[in-house]
Amino acid sequence: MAQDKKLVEEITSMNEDFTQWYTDVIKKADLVDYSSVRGCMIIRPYGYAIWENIQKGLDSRFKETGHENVYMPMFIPEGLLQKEKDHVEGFAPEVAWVTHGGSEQLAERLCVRPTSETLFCDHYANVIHSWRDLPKLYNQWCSVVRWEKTTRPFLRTTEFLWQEGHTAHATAEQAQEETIRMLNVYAEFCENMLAIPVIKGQKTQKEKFAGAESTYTIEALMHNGLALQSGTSHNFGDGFAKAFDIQYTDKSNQLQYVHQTSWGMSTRIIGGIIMVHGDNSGLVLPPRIAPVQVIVIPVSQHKEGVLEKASEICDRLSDIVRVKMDDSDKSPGWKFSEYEMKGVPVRLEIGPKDIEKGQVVLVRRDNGEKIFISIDEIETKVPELLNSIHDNLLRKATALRDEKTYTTVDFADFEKIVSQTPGFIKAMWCGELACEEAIKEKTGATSRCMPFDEEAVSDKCICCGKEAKHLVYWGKAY
RNA sequence: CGGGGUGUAGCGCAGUUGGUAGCGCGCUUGGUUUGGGACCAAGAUGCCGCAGGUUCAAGUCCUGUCACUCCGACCA
Repeated sequence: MAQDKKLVEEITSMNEDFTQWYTDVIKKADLVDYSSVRGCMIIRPYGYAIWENIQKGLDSRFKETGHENVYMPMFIPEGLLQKEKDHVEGFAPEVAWVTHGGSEQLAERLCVRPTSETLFCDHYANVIHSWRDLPKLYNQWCSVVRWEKTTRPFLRTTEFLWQEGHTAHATAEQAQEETIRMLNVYAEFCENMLAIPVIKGQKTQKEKFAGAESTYTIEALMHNGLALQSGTSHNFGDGFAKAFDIQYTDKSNQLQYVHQTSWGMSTRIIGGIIMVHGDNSGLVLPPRIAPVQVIVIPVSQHKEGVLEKASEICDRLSDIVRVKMDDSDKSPGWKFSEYEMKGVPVRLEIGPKDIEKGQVVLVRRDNGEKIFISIDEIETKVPELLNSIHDNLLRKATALRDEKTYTTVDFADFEKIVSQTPGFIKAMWCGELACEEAIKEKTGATSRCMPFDEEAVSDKCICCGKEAKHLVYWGKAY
């Protein structure tokens, strides 16, 4: 079957209208439903199952790097939120407030957490006294609320699910190490579990987190050339420690401020998965987080022995992969389309003809290839195929990103790329806020990050022509 | 927060100069089918977003309001 042939009519083509395509995919794949609460989405079982797999993958990585899970309250007293000046200024415009308990007005308003720095800091001030209490390596899984004006499922919703790691360390060096360690965890996770290649780098002063000393990011590129900030890791230095008075006594009996970090990844990454791997037939899920890795479709299931054989295959596979059988009375063709839209990596067909030959048909979601294998080989071939699909998705995504990554030293050229062929643009920058703002003003592109592997593509700033300090990845972003 | 669009059956929509609501899909039941969204038959489903107003009469006209959605400025 020709790969570019549209199999599912209900889904708008990507190149026709990318935004509509995204909305169609999310709806047709049963990932979310709109809710009766403005800007909030209902994550349906299939969408939530993806999130659960992401959670499992990240959580085990956090545990391996020594972190413990905790849970903080969802409310923050106004006074607590206001302790760190930059932080409160950054979040104030999008905070939701609780003013009443029942019918009683509260003496102090409570903010619904937009992030939990202040709560962690307040707690740390209470529990950290000695160098023996450090480091504190905490993480929490929760939802946060940010009163956004424009919302889109997964990419930006009023309430969203995430994890936020918060750590406290004895020294600045240890905090910096932690910041980079967790950024690397995110990057590794994206590539090995989600098949999404990312650019690792540092945010500019303008783009960094409110209250942070420095912010690091992984940036992914979507099919339409827009960038998606997919995970961030912040080094707070001792700024929060000073605001919240988090001190410990060191080995030489001196009082010291702790150095802190925080890092987070959210359900937004699901939007990334959709927009990196999806195609005109719908969702394409990376096998390692797909809720269903193999869908078994019996053909002519009313015929003697077909369902029995299909169930047997399903049982045999269920020990090694996430497998499901669809024995509903829909037609096979309907089922093929359904699981294509849902992005199930492998379809396994079994019908009378196959049983006769002792084989099954495997069809890859990523490239449509049909493979006939002997029933005896399913336990070895199916996992192999899933790995091969993962590799192919990562390879394709990397190729697409590289194809949409441009280098330029000329401002007019820069403008042309942003407006005509959006993607990552590598260009030099003098380090001045004025230039960053001018570029945004004139082109719509923002600085995504200063990559760790810096190259000098020129010695002059793309904007002002003065001496360049950094290579920056620029791009339009979600 | 500005600009546009849409609210009628579960979903997608039609509804003429105002006259008391329809189509497709889906759903239910029965039967025939089954290798790329099958077919036939019989059913069920409506506070026409909400609130006012005009009128003998409002899905339709007027006013207001709310929600959703898309496009721009701020944000994971």
